[in-house]
Amino acid sequence: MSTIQRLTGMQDILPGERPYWDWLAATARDVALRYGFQRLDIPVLEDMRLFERGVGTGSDFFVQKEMYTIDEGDGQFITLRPEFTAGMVRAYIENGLFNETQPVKLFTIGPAFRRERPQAGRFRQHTQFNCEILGEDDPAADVEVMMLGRQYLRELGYRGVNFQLNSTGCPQCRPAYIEALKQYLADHVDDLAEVDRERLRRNPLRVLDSKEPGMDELLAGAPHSADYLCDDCAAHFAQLRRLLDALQAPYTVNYRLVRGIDYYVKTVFEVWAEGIGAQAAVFSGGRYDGLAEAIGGPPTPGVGFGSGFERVILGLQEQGVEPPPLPQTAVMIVHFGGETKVEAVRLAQDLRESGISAWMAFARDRRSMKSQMREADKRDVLFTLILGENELQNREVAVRPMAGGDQTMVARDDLLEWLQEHSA
RNA sequence: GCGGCUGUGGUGUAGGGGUUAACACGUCUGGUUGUGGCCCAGAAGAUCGUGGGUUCAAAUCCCACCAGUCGCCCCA
Repeated sequence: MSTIQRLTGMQDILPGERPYWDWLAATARDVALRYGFQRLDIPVLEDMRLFERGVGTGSDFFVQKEMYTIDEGDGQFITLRPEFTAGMVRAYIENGLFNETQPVKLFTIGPAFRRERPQAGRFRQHTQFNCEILGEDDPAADVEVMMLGRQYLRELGYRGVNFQLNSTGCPQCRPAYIEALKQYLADHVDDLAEVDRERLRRNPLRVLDSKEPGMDELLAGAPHSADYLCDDCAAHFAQLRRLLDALQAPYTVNYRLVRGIDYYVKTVFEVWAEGIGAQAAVFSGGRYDGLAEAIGGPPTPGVGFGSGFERVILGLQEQGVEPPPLPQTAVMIVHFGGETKVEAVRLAQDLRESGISAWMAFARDRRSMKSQMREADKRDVLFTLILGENELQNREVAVRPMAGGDQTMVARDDLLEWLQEHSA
């Protein structure tokens, strides 16, 4: 019988990697709260139609989205969330958060699922830190989520946070831009690779982030969306840049940065990392003023970002940044079987109930002290507590500091206090 | 969905048609009477990814599949 193994694209997070994960989660939470964001958790499963309307634009396109969908058999289809924004907006509408003081600033952390072929920095289940500002169209809100994301990365010790930034207009001004772009690409169709011709046909904006060779030169002469913005979008973008400049936040206007769906408007931004593979965005977001309506809610402007833990960890590791270590276990209790074992069990319980972390040596039969000491060493504890017949007799415990120093006898009754004093 | 590379004990590797698959690290036990890190000794642990084929003989060659990895597509 073959062993059952992990599903493709899924990951176990082993104890050794835990410090990174805890660190990211704690930092994300701290920073989000400081920026005035409140946590909102949404279900992992949603009605498929949420993503159909909230993400897809056509059936062809939708099928390619590679979501995990379950047929409930009663006509309902439910989907493992492939992203957060649609669900966050759904929750905002469904719970009437538009009745609260606007804007509402929300964050969440959790897994999302996409059925894609895994590669560096891309898994079928990934963990995302997500922040949204709903009910506000002021470019200062765009700046706020960008700064939140930057601060999060900075506090993790991430170096070189530089925004890729673009404005892709709105349903009023974008069509003219797309026409101009299509015209330009059509004029150069002979120089386009097959995949890019296909993109031109299906989603022309996507040609802009083509990885085909020679596209840098070809696209250098292409029209830029920023030059086609309507007055409203242009003013929004101008103020966004002015605010970023005022903060001296480094950014690069990248006219090839796009989002190919209608309700994404105006601002688009990403932060790229080097050395983590082809999936280089550690942080990406933008404005989606049309999304709430698309899923059947009241018109609600929104801006936000998502950032995958896995990629950020890859980036941090690439930069040699290490997380703060988990706290050391305070003690390991070593004993000699018989009555000393009974007392050891009692002592371990005592310590743990008093808030002191403790290991206890397990041994069916009497195990050599050397062996137990070796274990204590491997467990990396602060102190080893030795509980033998003598100690039991005298109601005391031998306390050995594992980092060096003198071993001392401590009365059983004073042990708690002693440890609290010395392990702080 | 497509393509490149990879697949030997927990990890990293060596080997390479001929019968006990090697090494390092790790793990465990012991090195006399109750004491860690170094050192020493020993032990456990691999049907060499799976299935099929070629052969007297396959972990070694061939094919398929699976998995991993990197990339393409897609990227909400």
